Amino acid sequence: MYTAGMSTPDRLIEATRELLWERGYVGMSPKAIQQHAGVGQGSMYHHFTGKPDLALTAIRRTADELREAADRVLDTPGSAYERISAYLLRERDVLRGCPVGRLTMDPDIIASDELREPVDETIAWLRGRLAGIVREGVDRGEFAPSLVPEEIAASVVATVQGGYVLARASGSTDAFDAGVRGLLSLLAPPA
Amino acid sequence: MYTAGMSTPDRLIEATRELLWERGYVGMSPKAIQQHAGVGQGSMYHHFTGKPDLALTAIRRTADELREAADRVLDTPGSAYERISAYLLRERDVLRGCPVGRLTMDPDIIASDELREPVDETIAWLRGRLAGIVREGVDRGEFAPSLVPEEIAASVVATVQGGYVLARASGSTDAFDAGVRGLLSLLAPPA
DNA sequence: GTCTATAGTTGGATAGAC
DNA sequence: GTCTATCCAACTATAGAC
Repeated sequence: MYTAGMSTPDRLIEATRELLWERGYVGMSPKAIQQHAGVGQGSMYHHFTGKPDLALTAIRRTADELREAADRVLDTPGSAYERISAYLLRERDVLRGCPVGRLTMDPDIIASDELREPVDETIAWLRGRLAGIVREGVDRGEFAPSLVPEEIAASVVATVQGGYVLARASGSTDAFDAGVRGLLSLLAPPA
Repeated sequence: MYTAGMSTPDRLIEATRELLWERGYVGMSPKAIQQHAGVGQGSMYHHFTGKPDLALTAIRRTADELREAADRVLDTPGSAYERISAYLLRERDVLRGCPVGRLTMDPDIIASDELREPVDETIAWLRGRLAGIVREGVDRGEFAPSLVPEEIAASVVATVQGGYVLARASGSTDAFDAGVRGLLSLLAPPA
């Protein structure tokens, strides 16, 4: 991670984001954060009250980035199918998993309403965003009127989140791609 | 957990299965295992070489159970859609997540080929099993011939695994159910 | 703001008595 | 087979000097 030129708090936040992604909250120690950030113990506890404080700040930043990245592919012209397809096919670090979704499997995150909140909010936002696009597709006659936008949106997000699981289990990105293609083949408007 | 009447190794294995499900590998300590099993330190290290040994045994048992449970709903008469539907709708402890899939988010599991192996094998088996059913559906004309069985199977498994993520993020099972219904609505043969 | 020192707790395991 | 004692490292801070 390139942290030169960053302020000490930023170096700590970036190190925490990396470690949360790589090892999760329970698998991440303050010492590891300090070492990755190249920052001493005293500095960390000067700028943050402790591990939960730093984690919350890091999670919020990651959540903001994820939203912006999703909006970049969703907020485009094109048919509903094209926009959903663009979301599903966007570049991802598949074997690392989702930096937000992975946190749902962390017991200490789930046990804390404060730490879970930005995770919940991000995924809820994404589901709503996709549901709106599906609804547009239905309204325009692009999708069958029987489709329930909120359900299709949940399927899309779940396919991505589950795709990470399949990929990490097998150690290959193939399973992720297969799941996405499967869903797209079901969603594809009749040619 | 009811462990009365079980042998000491079995009590340890069951306690480990619970803790792996609840807290993951990195979040589970030998001391916690002993306490949950009601077994002393000496006993644990007498029967198992350490935490990895015990975890491997526990994961294998959980994987076996998951396979049997899946086979019970898949190995039935009925159309391909009905069998896949039965799998997707089978009872689950949604907010606890998948006891096998959750392990893919555990860094120490993924870092160890030995611990990852039963996880990989179980999910690969499930994908293959579902792909076979989809293939039958295609062969019988129940599904569109354009569907790729392996891809649909991956979508089905991913929807379930991702459904757990959505549910745990929101703290409610609703999102899981929505994802499943969405996928089923896309998969449903024309009425 | 940053550093080093200190401290109590837990993690993960070994040794040896019984 | 099980128990207690012991061990060293790591975890998660706090204290106080600079």
